[in-house]
Amino acid sequence: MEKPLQPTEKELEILQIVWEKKAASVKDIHEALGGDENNGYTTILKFMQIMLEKGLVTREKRGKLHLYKAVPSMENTQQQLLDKMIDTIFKGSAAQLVMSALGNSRSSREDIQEIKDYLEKLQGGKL
Amino acid sequence: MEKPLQPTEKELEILQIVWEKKAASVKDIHEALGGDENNGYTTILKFMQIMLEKGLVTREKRGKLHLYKAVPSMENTQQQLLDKMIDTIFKGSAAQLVMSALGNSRSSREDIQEIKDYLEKLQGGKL
DNA sequence: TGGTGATTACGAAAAAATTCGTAGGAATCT
DNA sequence: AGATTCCTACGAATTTTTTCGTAATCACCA
Repeated sequence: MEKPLQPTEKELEILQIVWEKKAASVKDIHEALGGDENNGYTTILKFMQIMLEKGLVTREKRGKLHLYKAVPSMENTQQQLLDKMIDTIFKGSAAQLVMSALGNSRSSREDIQEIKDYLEKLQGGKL
Repeated sequence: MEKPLQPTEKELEILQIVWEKKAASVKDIHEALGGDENNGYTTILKFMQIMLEKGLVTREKRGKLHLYKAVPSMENTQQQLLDKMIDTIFKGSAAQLVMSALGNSRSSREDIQEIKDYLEKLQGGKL
C-alpha cells in the first residue's frame, strides 16, 4: 500500500505530466504547462525540488539535467482523491457519485455499455 | 445556472453542515465540526463572515444570533467538483472515474444494482 | 582554460487559506 | 442601571501554497 501523500493542486498538475511522459525534465514540464505564459521556469523547478523532498518524485541525473519520475502511481492517486471526494462531498455514497458522474456528463452510449458490462462482472464475482 | 464559485476545503466542510441543517448558526457549525477540539469558535465565525462576503451563504438575524443558509445547491456543487475531477485527474473520462469508484470501494450489492437500473434507464432514454 | 548557455540551488517574497485574540454590542437577569 | 453571558466584529498572526529573482554550478566548445 502506498503512502497517503497529499499533493497540492499544482503538484497534481505536475504529476499529470510526469505520469504521462513517464519521466520528465523541468523543461519538459514547464513547456507542457504552457511555458512562460503560465509559469516561470524557476517556479516549476522549485516545485520539483519540493516534490522531491516530499517524496512525490525521484530524480536521476541525465547529462546536465535531471529527469523526474513520479513515485505515487496514477491509479492510487486517483483512487485516493476519489475516496476522499466520496467521503466528504457525497456522504460516503459511491453510488451517488457515480450517478452524478453519468447523469450530467457527456458519457457516450459506449461508455455506458462499458460500465454495465463492468458491473455485470462485479456482480458475478460477488454472487 | 449557478455561478462557478470556488469554495476552499474548509468552506466545503462548513457547507456540508449548512446543507444538512438547512440553516445553521455559528454555534451549530462549530459543534458539528467537533467543537473546540478542532476549531476555535471565532475561527468558524470568521469563515462565516468570509463566506458571506463571497456570497456562499446568506444570513438572517434570529434573535441575537445569525442563521446562515447555503447559496449554492449541494447538487450543483457536487457536479462542479466532480466535473473538475474528471477533467483534471481522469483525463476527461467519466467512465474511468466511475469504474474506479466502484472497483475499490465498499459499494454494496444494492448500490450496484441501483446503478445498473439507473443505467438501464439512461440507455432506454437514449435508444 | 576561459567563455557561453543551460540548469540547478537557495532564499525570500507574495498570495491564499486558516486560525484566533481581543474588543464591542446586544439580550437577559437582578 | 450594572453585571453577566452570549454572540459578533475586527484586525492581525500563522501557516500553507505559489511564485520568482539572483547566484552558483555544470557541460561544452572555441
